[in-house]
Amino acid sequence: MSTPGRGLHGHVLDTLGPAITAGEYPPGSVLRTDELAQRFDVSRSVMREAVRVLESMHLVASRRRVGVIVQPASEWNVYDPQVIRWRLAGADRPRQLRSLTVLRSAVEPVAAGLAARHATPEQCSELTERALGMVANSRGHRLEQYLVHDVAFHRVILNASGNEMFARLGDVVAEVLAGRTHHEVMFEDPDPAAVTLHVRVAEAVREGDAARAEKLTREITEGALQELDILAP
Amino acid sequence: MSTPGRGLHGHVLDTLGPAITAGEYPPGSVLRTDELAQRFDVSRSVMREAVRVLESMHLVASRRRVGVIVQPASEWNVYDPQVIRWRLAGADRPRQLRSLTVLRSAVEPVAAGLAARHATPEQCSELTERALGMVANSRGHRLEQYLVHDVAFHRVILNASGNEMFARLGDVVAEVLAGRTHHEVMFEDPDPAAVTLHVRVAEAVREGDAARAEKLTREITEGALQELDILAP
DNA sequence: GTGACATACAAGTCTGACTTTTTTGCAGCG
DNA sequence: CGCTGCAAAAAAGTCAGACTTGTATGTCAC
Repeated sequence: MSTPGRGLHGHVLDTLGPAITAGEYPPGSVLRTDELAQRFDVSRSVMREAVRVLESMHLVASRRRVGVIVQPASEWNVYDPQVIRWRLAGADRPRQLRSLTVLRSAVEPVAAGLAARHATPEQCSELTERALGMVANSRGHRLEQYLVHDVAFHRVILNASGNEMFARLGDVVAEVLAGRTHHEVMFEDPDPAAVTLHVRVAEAVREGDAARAEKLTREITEGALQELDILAP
Repeated sequence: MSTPGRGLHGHVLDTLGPAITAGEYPPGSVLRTDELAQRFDVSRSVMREAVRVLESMHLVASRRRVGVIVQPASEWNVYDPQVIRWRLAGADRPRQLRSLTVLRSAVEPVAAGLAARHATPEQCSELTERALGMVANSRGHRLEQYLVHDVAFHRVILNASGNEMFARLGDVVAEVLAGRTHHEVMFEDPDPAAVTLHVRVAEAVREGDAARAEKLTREITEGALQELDILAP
């Protein structure tokens, strides 16, 4: 997954990025380019490129005569897919999954409503297909195959919304769903009620019923919130 | 605003970034590092760093023996604040403002609901203060002062939600609100109904009424959608 | 036409020297 | 004793040139 080792500077990033996002270097820590270059056994040019990328993610800031300063988490570009991946691979994975699930609960219902208005016939077809795929794999511990359809289903919704900002969250949703299947709850077959909701969302979108698509999707995401014990009193 | 000219590579980015996001180089266009370095009168090292940053934003992809390939817009990291700024400064500013407003309409109501649960007394105070500031500047063409309080109000909501993903959208919302005041509609005083809604949101948050805070905020964002003629049939 | 091979091109890497900015610390002065 | 200002040092920033590596493309044999 992702884009592994596209050059030396990529390897440096794959090591430094996770280390920083994992909090191994507390905010305010100062690193020196030369020292880092030695540590990773690369030239300064390569290290500078890596630092520039980290800087563009606001993970670090580079100041003359001082060095490369690790930034507090509040500065990070938390929507950068690379940063998201690094954080999901690290220690605060649970916290990250919660944040992203809350984001989902805000975005996906609205996206579904828009999808009901804008979805092409092809998108409607794939949506139905994916929902049926989920039904077909909802029993008998076929979790992996279920996941494939689940991810595809939500991707279609986000793409069909016609909003590029929503569409770009497809990868995020994929990560969250995969994370749930692989590391969190869902050791047994998925909740039948959730499966049914997906089928009904596909119906609503196909019929162009925006309000119903939104409401049904809200039920789905509220289920996801409850799974992570993010509740409303 | 932003982070201007932090070095030569920053200057290159400030020129190349807007050019690419404006579509001056159609997707698939191939640039060569050496040629670019000459054009900007910088060394290849500097140009490489700039290309690396553009690459991390998925604006371009660099392939050996080929060159630097401009990526289609569907690949861009549209949540990168830098990319957002570049696009807002360019030709498809209207489209961008619409996308971001739709995103607001999804996120802010949920954020308000969470804020009602998690806001600290200090945040409640500032919220009320900002709402009153909006009221005080809602008449007599004091648009700039109104804007300051409006932006601050929404920032507090997003921060008080306790969700870092939401909090990081503060800058985006600021851009959208500023864009509306400076370039779009709102040549006259703001809608009194909207002002009242802000006051009531502050009340709801203060009282911890999540459902009401969410509903009221949804009314605010729906108003914003209508201003941009993004409607439901 | 299909395969293997040679070639050339552009990114990638490394090195060393130089410049610029900014912190720090010391000296001199009030 | 404390303040100002100058000098020195440290680290990022920049540059130029040589070399390496991967990879498209074209060529030739089969």
